[in-house]
Formats: sequence, C-alpha cells, structure tokens
Amino acid sequence: MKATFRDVKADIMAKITSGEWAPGGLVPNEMELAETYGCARATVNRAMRELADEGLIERRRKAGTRVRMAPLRQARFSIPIVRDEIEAQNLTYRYGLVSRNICPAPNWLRARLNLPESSQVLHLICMHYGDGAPYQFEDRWINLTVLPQAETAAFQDIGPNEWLVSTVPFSDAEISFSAAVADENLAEYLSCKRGDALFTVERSTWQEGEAITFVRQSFRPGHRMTTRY
Amino acid sequence: MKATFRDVKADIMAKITSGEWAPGGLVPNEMELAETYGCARATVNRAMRELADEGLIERRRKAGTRVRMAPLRQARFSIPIVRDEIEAQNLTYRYGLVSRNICPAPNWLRARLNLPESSQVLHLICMHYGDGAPYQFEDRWINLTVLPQAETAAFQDIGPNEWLVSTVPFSDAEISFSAAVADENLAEYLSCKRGDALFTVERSTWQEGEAITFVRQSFRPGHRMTTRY
DNA sequence: GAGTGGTCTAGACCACGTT
DNA sequence: ACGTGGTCTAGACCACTCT
Repeated sequence: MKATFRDVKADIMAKITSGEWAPGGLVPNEMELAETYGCARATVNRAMRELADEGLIERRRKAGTRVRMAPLRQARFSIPIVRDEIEAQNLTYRYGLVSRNICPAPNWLRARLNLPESSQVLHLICMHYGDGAPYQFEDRWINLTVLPQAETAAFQDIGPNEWLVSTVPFSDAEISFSAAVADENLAEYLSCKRGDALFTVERSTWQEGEAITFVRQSFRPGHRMTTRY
Repeated sequence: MKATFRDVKADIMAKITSGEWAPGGLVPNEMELAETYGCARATVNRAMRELADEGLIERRRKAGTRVRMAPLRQARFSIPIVRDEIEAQNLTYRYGLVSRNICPAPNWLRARLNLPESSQVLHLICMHYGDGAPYQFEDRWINLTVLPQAETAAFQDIGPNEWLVSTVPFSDAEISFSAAVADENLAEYLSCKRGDALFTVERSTWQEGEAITFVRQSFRPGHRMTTRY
C-alpha cells in the first residue's frame, strides 16, 4: 500500500507507455496522486520530477502536468579519457607525443574560442594506441594565457587529456560529433587508407568564461560510440 | 543565511572546481553541511544527490561522500525527430518515400535484433529534405511480428520515425554513432560525391524485450551533432 | 555495531502563470 | 485571484557497508 517514489514513478511510466494516459493528456495533480498511492505529496513530487527530467512529461505551475506529445528522448554519453576507453576493451594502452610547439593562436582558433589577438597557445599532436594499433589521433590546442603551467609539462609520458583533467577539475564544454575524410596525414598516423571515413570528436572547454582548450580527436576507421537509453 | 539546495549545490561545485576539495577527498557528511549552510539535511541531500547524478561526486553509505578522482563527465543529447531537427533550423521540411517492401528478415538483421528465423519485416527507404536539399537518408526495418499494423500504414506522407513515436510511445533503445563513406547509392540520394564522409546514426529499439525496429540514418556531408555540458 | 546516505512524512510557504 | 508545482523543514526510520 505504501508506495515509494520508485513505485509511483514506475506506475506512472507504465500508464504512459501503455497509452492509458494519452500523449498531451492532463495528469492528475500531485495531491490527488498522493491520495491515490497513499503517500505524501513530496514522494509524488520526486517521482514526477524525475519523469519530467527524463522528458516523459511536461510540468507547468498552475497549468498542471501533461504527458509529452512526442516523448523527448535523450541519450547520455559518458566522455571517457582515451586511456580508459582503450583499457576497458582489454587492450594495452600506449601514448605517443608527435609534436609540441608554442605559437600565436591561429585565426580560426581565436574565432572558435573567442581569444584575444595576442594569445599564445600550445599546440600538441599525439597518438593513442590500443595493443599497438593506432586508435586515436589527437590535435590539441591549449590556451597558455590561462594555463601557463602547460608550458612546463612535457607531455612525453602522459597525454594532455589526462593532464588537463587533473589540473582543471571542472569546466563548461561544447562537444560535437561528425565524420571526416582521412587525408594523407591522418591516413599515415592511423594506418588507414586515404579517403576512409573517420569518426571525429571536437571539444571546446571553458572555465568561467575563459577558454582552456580545443581538441579534435580522429578515431580509427570503424570506430563507434554507443549507448543505451 | 538560509541556503536553498541550489545555493548549496553551487557552493559545493565551486569548492570542487577551485580545488579546495581535492579529487578523492572526503566531503563533510550531510549533517555537518546542513549546519554549515544553516539548512535542513534534506536540502543538502538534494544538492548532493544531483551532484552525484552529474558525476562530480561519489557517495557510499557509511563510507561517506568523495570528490571523484576523474570527474566522470557526461553529455546529454536529445534525440529529435528529423522533422523537428530540420524545422528548428528554419528550413522547410519535406519527406519522401523511396521504397517499401515486405520480406523475411535478412540474417544480419536477425542477429542484430535477436529475431526468430521466420520473422517478416517491413523495409523502408526514405529521404528527408531541408529547403529542398537532401538532409538525411533513412534505411528502416520494422518487425511485423510485433507491429503488424505497420503493414497497413502507407508511409507516403508521414515518416516511419514519426509514425513509430506515436504508435510505440516508449521503448528501450541502443544508439550508436559512426562515420561511413558514401557509396554510389548514398551519393546519389544525398547529392554528394562518392567517398564523402557521412555522419551515421544506427538505432535498435525494443519494447519489453521484443525488437521493434532498426534504423540507419545517413546525414548529408558536414553534418554535426553538438551539445554543451 | 555504528555511521552514513536513502527515503518518507506532514506541514508549510513561496513562485509562477493561467484565468 | 487562485491553483499548481517548487522547495524547505524537522523529524523519523531504514538499508547499506565499513570496521
């Protein structure tokens, strides 16, 4: 009889998926539901809040709660460090630094990260291997104005990804997935053919409005990013 | 003085990002924090629960709460219906059915969806256009054993995506992103060159263990999927 | 066994947005 | 103006898991 918020959530979810509560339809208010399930309003509230968060229902003060017309589905991807991703597949991880140099930020990067004109950046090119085979090509730019200590890091044995995670604990980010054709350079590093399609991730990272880093990661052909939802 | 759960959450987040609370470090327990912020334990609990949900901290009964070593970052992508995605860019949406036929499920599909041997499926090929330009090529397979009503739907004017959403309100899904090379067929439908790299989404959908549908969506060259987190 | 987070309650007040 | 969800409280009991 005494329902937990999980019970309430599951039951309401069932009513929606079975069609008993039609899309667009109004759902009883929290007080009524609390009576129905024999629990406190706060319990109903938590269940409903999570359902709203998951995109199944839409809540508005005074207007009440409605079943979403087209349930807004969303998937969550964890953004792993390359090393963890590789080791999770039971492959031996190896990291290699290809090049490292300091230069003024090129215009396209300044535009992308909204950097001032005189910005100096650290440009790194690295490779990540799984069991000796090329896994990911990493093209990384780090803003030295905000992170001058990056200049002293060698990045010989540890990738910039891991270094940044332990140095800049948290930040805002924009991530974008796309597909790109392997040019001669990429094909060589990834041991693939020119013209292969490469899954590509680009990420820009900020800390309190200050641009930290931009990275383009090109994965070996056939790479997939998968999740359930 | 009286802190809301948002205040608490923001403050704790700041303590983590500033490094005041180091990765791996133990966080005060809920009672102490409640006293610190002058609020009820439930308020602290909600703040901490959300932070845990977002992957910044790790909580275990009796062991207490710790700042995550490598903050487990995760991004959320909404999975829109193609029509909405196109219209959100202020383009005029157009849908076209290329082909539609019923056949026994091919072996690769049976393996992927775990279908029994005699399964009949509806195979649809459709195009989605934005302002008249090809936007997405859709290769869709629907399990007729579970959804026999799909046989009577014409799919002339409405895409299978939208039809499914309104027919099967909710389901489990596995989604996977990758890159593919445009073959002659794809190049023709998407008005692009053979060899172009196409961002590709594959999705398998189940309803209570029963396979509903599999779809492969190939986007026009240059397509990006972007989110902030 | 004991300390921690996980959850529920009954009540209260507030914020928002529809009417 | 008023009904709805949003949030907070003070207290309670429970479930897990570390020692």
